[in-house]
Formats: sequence, C-alpha cells, structure tokens
Amino acid sequence: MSTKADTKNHILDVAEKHFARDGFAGTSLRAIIKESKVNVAAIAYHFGNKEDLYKAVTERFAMPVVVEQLKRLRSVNANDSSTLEDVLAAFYEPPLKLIKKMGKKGETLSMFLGRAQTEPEPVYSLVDSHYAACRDEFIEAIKRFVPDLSEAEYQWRFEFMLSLIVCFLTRHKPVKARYSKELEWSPEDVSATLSSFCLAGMRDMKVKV
Amino acid sequence: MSTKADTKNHILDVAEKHFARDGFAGTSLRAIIKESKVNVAAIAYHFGNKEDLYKAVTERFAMPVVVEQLKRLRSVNANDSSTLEDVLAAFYEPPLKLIKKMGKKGETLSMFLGRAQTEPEPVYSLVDSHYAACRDEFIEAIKRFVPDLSEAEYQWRFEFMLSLIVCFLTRHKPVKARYSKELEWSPEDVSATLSSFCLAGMRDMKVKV
DNA sequence: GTATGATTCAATCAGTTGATTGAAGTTTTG
DNA sequence: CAAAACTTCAATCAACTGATTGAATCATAC
Repeated sequence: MSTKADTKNHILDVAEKHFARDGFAGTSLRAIIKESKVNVAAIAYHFGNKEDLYKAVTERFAMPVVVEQLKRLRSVNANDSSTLEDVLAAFYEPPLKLIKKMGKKGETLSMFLGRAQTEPEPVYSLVDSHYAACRDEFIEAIKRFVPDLSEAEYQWRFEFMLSLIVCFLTRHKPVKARYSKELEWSPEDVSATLSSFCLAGMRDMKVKV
Repeated sequence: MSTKADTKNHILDVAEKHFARDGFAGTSLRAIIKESKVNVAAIAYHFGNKEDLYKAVTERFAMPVVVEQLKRLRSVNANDSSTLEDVLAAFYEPPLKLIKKMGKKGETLSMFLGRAQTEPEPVYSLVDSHYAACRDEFIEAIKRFVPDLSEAEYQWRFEFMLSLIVCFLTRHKPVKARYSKELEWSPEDVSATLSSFCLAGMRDMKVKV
C-alpha cells in the first residue's frame, strides 16, 4: 500500500478538509502534512506549490460537477417539453448528488465547493475560470425560458440561483447544529426546495437595477 | 491633524479595504501598515491584536446596520397593515442605504460586509454573534406572516434571504465588470429587486428537507 | 515653560510560512 | 539481480507572520 495514487489522494483528502474549513489563505501546508503524515516535499513533488494543490483539489470533484451540470443542461435543451424547472434541476442536482453519494466525506466536499465560490484572490480567478463557461451556457438556457430581459437581469438571475446552492452547501452544517435535529436529505428534495424558492423569482423578478 | 481619531479611522479604512479584498487570513498587518503609513505598534496601541482590529472594523459599520435593521423591523411589527414585503425591506434596505450613502467608500464596505458572512473561523463566530439576535428576531417576524412551518423551514428561509444580499454585496463589482456597463442603483430599487426575487419563495417554498 | 499623559516610532522577538535541496528509500523494468 | 525510474525523507532557506519593547515625539494641562 501507500503507493503513488494512495499518497496523492490522501493528501487531496486532507487538503480538501483544511481548505474547506479554513479557506485557502487560512490553511498552511504544514497543517496538511501534519495531519496526513507525509513530508512537505511530497506536496511539491506531486502537485507543485500551494496554489497548484488547491487546483488539484478543485479539479478532482468540482470539474466533474460542472461537466455533469452541462451534460444535464444539454439534455434539457434537447427535449422540447422541458421547463425552467428542468434547467434548475440540471444546475442543482449534480453537486448535491455527488455530495450525498460520498456520505460522510460529502460534508467536507460540500463546504469546499461552497467556500470556493467565496474565496478571495488568487482562488477567485481559478474558480471563476471553471465556472465561466458553465455560467454562460446556463444563462443562455434561462434566456430561452424567460425571454426579453436585459443582459444585467440575466446575470443577476444566475448569480442568485448560484447563491442559493452556495448557501445550502456552506450553511447546512451550522443550521443543523443550531436546529439540533438530524436533518436527512435527498439531492432531489433539496434541489426541489431550492428550485421552489427561486422559481417564481427567476420568472418574474422585477429588476430595477 | 493626524491626531488620535484620525489615525484610528485611517487604520480602520485601510484595514477594511484589505479585509474586504483579501479576507481575514489573507490580510497581513504589514500590508495594512504599509499602505496606511503608520507603525505596526500603532495597531497594537489602538486596537490590540489582529482579531481585535477586525472586530473594530466590524463594529464601525456592521453593528449600526444590524441596529437599524432591528429598528426598522420593530416599526414594521408595530404597524398593523404591514406585509411580508415590509419585513424584507427592513432587512435589505439598511445595508444598501449605508453603502450608497458612502459613495466610493461604499464599494469597500459592501465587499467587507458580504465577505464577513463567508469568513472561516475565527471570524465566523464573531460575525455570527452579531447576527444571532438579528436572525432570531427576523425569523419571528417571518413566522407571523408565513405561519405553521417547521423550525427548519424558517431557518432556511432566513438563510436564503440573507444569501441574496450577500450575493449582491460581493458580486456587484464582478458582475458590473463582466457586463461592462455602469449600473447605477438606488438602495430602494435593489431592495425591491431582492424582495421580488424571493418573496414568492418566502411564502410558498416547498421544503422537503 | 514645564510636567504629565497620549501617541508614534525604530528595533527586535520567536514562530511560521512556502519552497528547495540532495540523499535515502522504494518500486518497476530489463 | 541490477539498473532505472519513481517516491519519500530530513534538513534547511529566506521571507514573512503577529506581537512586544522602551525610547522618542507630540499634545495638553497646570
């Protein structure tokens, strides 16, 4: 055991946990190597520098999520009887499904995915470069179902749609802690909840900005 | 000039700018003193340690916003003909009005207020302690206008409501940059936009969580 | 004007940061 | 098995981190 792939994934696991909890700037490589019990140089050997490590953590799961979102969206686009709700489900379900599938490890991934969206530079640029294409394509889809708005109105609709899932990903744990109940959830139900919250707004928001 | 109050406020201005852009962990005291052209010891003298400085930055504007939100909410509660929209306006308008009033400096404050809500520990606990009372009181108000839901449903309604203003505060600049247009806005209009987006969801969100 | 307190300063501390080196160990390949 | 490539290791680097010290400077009150 403890061969190449093992060490790499182990470092990624621990790094993801720390980045999720403490953010990029708040995480030191020492904290990661201390917990993962590997040498500092192992990070340099396998990944490069700290930013490259963060990128590797991101690409392991975040990228596949984006790919899945776009795949789902294209299937929605291909179907004539699709609705705006289908677009929202295409956006919300992929991250939720992956998190749920990962069980206990999903909690960390959830926090990481959410926090990544609110990181300062240099992480913001990295995340944004991943999401730029995704954002554009989803905005195009929204345009089809809610036509004749200004560019700014579409931009904000996407931002608000995104902010709801970010909110769930990052606040799920604190809310659960505050409310003290063990809230079991399914990806489909949470997706439906988020959709339900913003569906009317997506259609009818009165933008005065 | 350059007496006590001047130096203190100057440090606070520069610190706010850096905390807003780089986050708490990503900001070094050296970066602050380098720009503000004061001595490192001045921070220790006026504020204490780094965390105390952050607290001071928070208390200068964030606290007054919370106070104003609660004042507005109580006036909504005292009026028999109030609606849920009034509750949302009581929540959204105070931060927006303050930011707008501050002009160019408001952009920094906007980013700071938004980022503060997504900071990792130890900032999260600090921010949460400020917002705990505010959250509880607004949730009580929502309960009056949207009765008979579970505790979890109210918690999430508040979180989503909050996430929309956080989204606006932090994304306004990037969205403007992406969209390349100079978007002028008034606090009332943005508040109305956010309200409009979430009003239906606040009432009718189907929570399956 | 001088004594008192408030403020600023340069100098320095020990600990941590990200990163690199070259040797030692391991696995894979011929 | 031996050579080659891959992986891990301890040791070390310079730069930066938050924080503290005691002297110097300033403003104020008497």
